Amino acid sequence: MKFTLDLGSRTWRVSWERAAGEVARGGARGGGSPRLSSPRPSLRGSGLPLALALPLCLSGSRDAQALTDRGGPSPRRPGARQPAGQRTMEQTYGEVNQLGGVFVNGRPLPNAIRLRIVELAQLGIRPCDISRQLRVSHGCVSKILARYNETGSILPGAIGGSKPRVTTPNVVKHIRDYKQGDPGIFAWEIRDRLLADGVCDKYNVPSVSSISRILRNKIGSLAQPGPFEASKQAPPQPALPYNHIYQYPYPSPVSPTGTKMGSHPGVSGSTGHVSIPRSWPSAHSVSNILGIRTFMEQTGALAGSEGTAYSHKMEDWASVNRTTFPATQAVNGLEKPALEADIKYPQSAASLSGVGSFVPACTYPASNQHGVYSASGGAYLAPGPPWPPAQGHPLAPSGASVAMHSGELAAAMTFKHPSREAADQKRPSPGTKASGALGSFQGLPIPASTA
DNA sequence: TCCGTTACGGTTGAC
DNA sequence: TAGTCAACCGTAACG
Repeated sequence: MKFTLDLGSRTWRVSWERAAGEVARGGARGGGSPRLSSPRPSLRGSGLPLALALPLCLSGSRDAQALTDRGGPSPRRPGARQPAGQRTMEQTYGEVNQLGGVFVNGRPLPNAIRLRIVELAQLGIRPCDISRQLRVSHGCVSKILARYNETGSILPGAIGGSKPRVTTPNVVKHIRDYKQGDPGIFAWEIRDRLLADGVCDKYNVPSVSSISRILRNKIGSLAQPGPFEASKQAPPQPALPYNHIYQYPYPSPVSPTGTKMGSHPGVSGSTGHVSIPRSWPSAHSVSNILGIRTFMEQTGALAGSEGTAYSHKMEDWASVNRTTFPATQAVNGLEKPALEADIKYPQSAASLSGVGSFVPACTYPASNQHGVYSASGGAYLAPGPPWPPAQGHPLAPSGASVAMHSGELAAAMTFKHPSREAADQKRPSPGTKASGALGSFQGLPIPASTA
């Protein structure tokens, strides 16, 4: 069943399948391959009453009771995916998982939720409780926490695109030079020299096979590189060593060249996607992301004009893509994005926060957040503790940007396990962030409504 | 009951 | 411009 939700200016089509107590369909589950055993009941062990399992955008409404049809968009059903054209007409829609949370298949959870997951984990809340609390699958919670523990970042990886080429013209030129200087040089020697000469580093040095291919295809007979060889030269491309891209993980979405930037309808020029690097090498380190503005802050900054300047399309979420990896040359990868974030999302200093330590860049324009999770906007997002406390809370700049349903807040608190608290405080934090500001959960202003 | 793992369908963007 | 590819995503279920 396709369920249409009108959430303010957005219309949502929400599939509702199992949260109402349906049994997962065998062979049609959202996750794994069909397995032989019988499906488990949904909400297994969730401990959530059905009403809680309903997304907030639905809960309490009689519509929620009607959302039992299976015909809605779902990853396993035809119609789960709309043609792009249709999406643009109808915008897009979320789906509802077994816990009642809204998600968009294939798209990362909003950073707010990711941040919340980490926050709650640092508060000692068990992943299973976080899962229920935020209505995110436990696998996702597990993944996000694991990633955070590993990389220090809550950010999703870069989606789409392809690995930047390492055989830039500059590299080819050097290879040619090496070969010309020593026709008997081996590919592995060239590789070593590329490293030794600083032409490449370990992250972007071509493989031996690549070098061999270059020698064979691009350089060929060095003595007479005919026009054919010349014509086979790689097209001019920015000398953007792979490592340069990923070394500075949070480049500005504004391309230095101004070309091909993710731009969205209604979004002024540069807002589209903020590039987050793929992890080759991992760029999710805390040190790389500290000081970067967050979408949360931007959300706060935009709160006043929300819904006007930014597209409501869900596609406009911050997709964390490679696409807009700009050449962050010559600019500190940490600072430049922040500076440009200022440009993009003017905001008062008061709205700055330390959540940047988790969310390096604005990947989720505010309106998108609302667009996708808004109903749930409140549903999902509970204001977290000031993080770091001294810098004010990233999620609640002036209490305006990230709203939270009061019921959720209460629920959030109920998931706190006091008995674990002491032990958890001893637990090394994945990052350097101070937790323990639990009281600030309740100290934050809670907007009455998120709609 | 919890949670790590994994298949799956989906999205994305470079090529 | 459309198709392909390979990365990522979150879900759901297994174990």
